[in-house]
Amino acid sequence: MGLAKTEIFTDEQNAISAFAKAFSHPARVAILQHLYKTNTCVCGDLVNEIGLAQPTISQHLKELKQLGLIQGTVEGTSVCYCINVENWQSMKNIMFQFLNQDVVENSSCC
Amino acid sequence: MGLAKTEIFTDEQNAISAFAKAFSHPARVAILQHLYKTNTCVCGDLVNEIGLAQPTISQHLKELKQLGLIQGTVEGTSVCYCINVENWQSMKNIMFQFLNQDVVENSSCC
DNA sequence: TTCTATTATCGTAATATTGCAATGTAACAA
DNA sequence: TTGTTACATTGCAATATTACGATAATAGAA
Repeated sequence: MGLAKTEIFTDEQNAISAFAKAFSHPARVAILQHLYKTNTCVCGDLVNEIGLAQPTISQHLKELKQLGLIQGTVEGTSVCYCINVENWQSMKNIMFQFLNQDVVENSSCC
Repeated sequence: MGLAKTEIFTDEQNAISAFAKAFSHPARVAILQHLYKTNTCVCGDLVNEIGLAQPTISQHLKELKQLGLIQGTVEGTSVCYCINVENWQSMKNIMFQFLNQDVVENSSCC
């Protein structure tokens, strides 16, 4: 069906998968890494940095923005994007809790 | 196109997005959480635990196995799945490096 | 105002994902 | 051998994602 049955999962599970989905495309990973590296906000040179067409980058930026991981402010004719540090931190908390689960015994059992 | 242009990204970026894709569906998150919780390996009761049909669970398990995050061994007529602790750890290293990027200034710039 | 630069949005094609019924397969039980 | 149980695979329908050309929309420059 292509439609995930989110209603049968917990809010936490849906939150984890939503954040993970944001990172599930290398272009979005590259965008986030670039926004971090050039702390001073980057605008549309993401299009030059990454080898994708402008509408494609714009679409990826939109998804990241909707999740709250980045924010953008209009500056004249261009738009300045950067990491939303606060939301990034709370995303990290959720992801860390998931990734840091540890088995009682420190070995695989099969 | 529905096809990610992986060739224009670094191996690291592709690795991050591949792992993230594994977590991008709540059913796979739930499977991994359950495998962790019941450290002693779980088999097909994942189908009962999670409310999806057996072929669907089997398919999600296959994806997780192909990524190396879980492993399964046949035990008579059933299959015992569990986390591959070693691979989980190296996945964590990669994801942590990505998630732990920190901006120089601890505030958003726009 | 007109032109230009920058970004967003629309529309669409190609491909991927999700889910499940039906069916196959392999191990064990009777 | 004949069931039965537990999974895996196949095939398909519904939906989502990715990518980009074409085209808006907006701000500033001339």
